[in-house]
Amino acid sequence: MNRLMKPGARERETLLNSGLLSALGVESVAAMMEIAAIGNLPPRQLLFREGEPADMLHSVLSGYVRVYKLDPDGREADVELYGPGDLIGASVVLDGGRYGATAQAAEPSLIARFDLKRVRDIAGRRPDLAMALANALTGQLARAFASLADDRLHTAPQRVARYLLAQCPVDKATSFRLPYQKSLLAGKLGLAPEALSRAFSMLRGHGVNVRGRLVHIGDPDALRRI
Amino acid sequence: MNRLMKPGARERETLLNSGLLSALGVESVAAMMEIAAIGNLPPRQLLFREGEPADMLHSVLSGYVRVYKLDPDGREADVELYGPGDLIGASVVLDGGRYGATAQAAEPSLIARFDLKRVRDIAGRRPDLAMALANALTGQLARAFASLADDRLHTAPQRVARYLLAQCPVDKATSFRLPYQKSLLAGKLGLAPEALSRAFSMLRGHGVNVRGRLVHIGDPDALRRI
DNA sequence: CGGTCCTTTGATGGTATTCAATACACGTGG
DNA sequence: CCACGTGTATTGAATACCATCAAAGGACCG
Repeated sequence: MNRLMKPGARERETLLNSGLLSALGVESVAAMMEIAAIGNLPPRQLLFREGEPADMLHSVLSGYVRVYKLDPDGREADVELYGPGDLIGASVVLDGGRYGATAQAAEPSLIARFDLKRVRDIAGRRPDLAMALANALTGQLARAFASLADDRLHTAPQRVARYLLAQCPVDKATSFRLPYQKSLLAGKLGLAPEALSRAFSMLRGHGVNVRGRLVHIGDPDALRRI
Repeated sequence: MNRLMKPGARERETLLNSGLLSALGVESVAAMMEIAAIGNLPPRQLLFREGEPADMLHSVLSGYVRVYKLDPDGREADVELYGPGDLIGASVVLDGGRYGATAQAAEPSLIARFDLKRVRDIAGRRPDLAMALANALTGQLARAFASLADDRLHTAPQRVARYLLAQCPVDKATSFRLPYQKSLLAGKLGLAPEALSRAFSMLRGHGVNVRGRLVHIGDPDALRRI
């Protein structure tokens, strides 16, 4: 982390709307603000490594953070991708143990860090914080379960189709921009970049058009039937 | 659930040692005991279904509970397997929403149920309960991440080898019994039963011998090198 | 305008799923 | 105690799917 600083007005605003703090009472918010440190990360910077003693809780203010696990021989598998407002679930280590995965900024990112010991301390006195943590974790667990089932049940084109549908809630033709580069999306979906590319080109026959990060969905219903 | 009853002495004992209650103060334990209901499940009985409004928190006292997700066309993917002492993570729905997966007893099982509204109520007043929930959830999230990465990084024989090594912590030849049937294990590892069978027979060449539920590990080091 | 990184496309091999048929284990009842 | 039947496990063959390697094509930024 290059520069650490107290949150300014803009960062406080963003933090207030983040998943973790938005549900807290004013006093807990104040307590958390008190111990927040803001950091600016260049791409590829690591926030923490798998196996390190966990001392900080992390939350994304802007940008994206990729969390992955490593093979003995160096291969990586992404397990989650966090964006603005997200609490980094893998950094919630409440028992004072070690991080279970590695976190890396996927693009220039702004993140908030909280000393874990102090967070435990506050949460031990303030149920709203403990509940907010538990709540965030249930959401993350649900997402992890969904990924796991998705991996095991669906082929690459199906997973991509489902992702696209999740991005455009409207039930008619839409265009939108991918929020990050395709190699990141590939990792998130558990695919090699090549497989994502091939999935896109196969979906072209089902009303999907991709140019750069711009995606056009011609027929959501057709996608749903893949 | 066939019969619901207040916990007797034996069930209270088991509950006290379960992951959720073991870390609580006496008053929180009492409050939770107060609202606990014990149920005896026959195999294949469902505890809850994906999409149903969530009203109960579940914990396994004995037996095993399989949690899975369903495809539109009926195929199932197991996302977690819970045993004695485990809090069923997919039943921790703190926001009053819906269950995100289906839970089914895999064998005759004894489980404890807690009214979710009341749990939320207690946790809102008692930080130790909220923290115990958060703690249990971090563990589950870590396990889910591990499964996800395992699926994406390792082949079937490797996953099986890792599972076996995790069952026999000692670093020398050992024998032990699988705690459940192989089809369950296959689901847990994200494999079709046939693939598990083939993995076992390939591991035979690396010092693993399987007869029924009895497993003999001849050379843990060899397994680690798979 | 040039270089670097990302993405696409092609060819190949390994790996798991699926379907089908057989073998085995276990619990039940004769 | 043995015979039987149901559900579970194994084995085989064919197929589908994805990772990997290699190379060429684009996008983006200095």
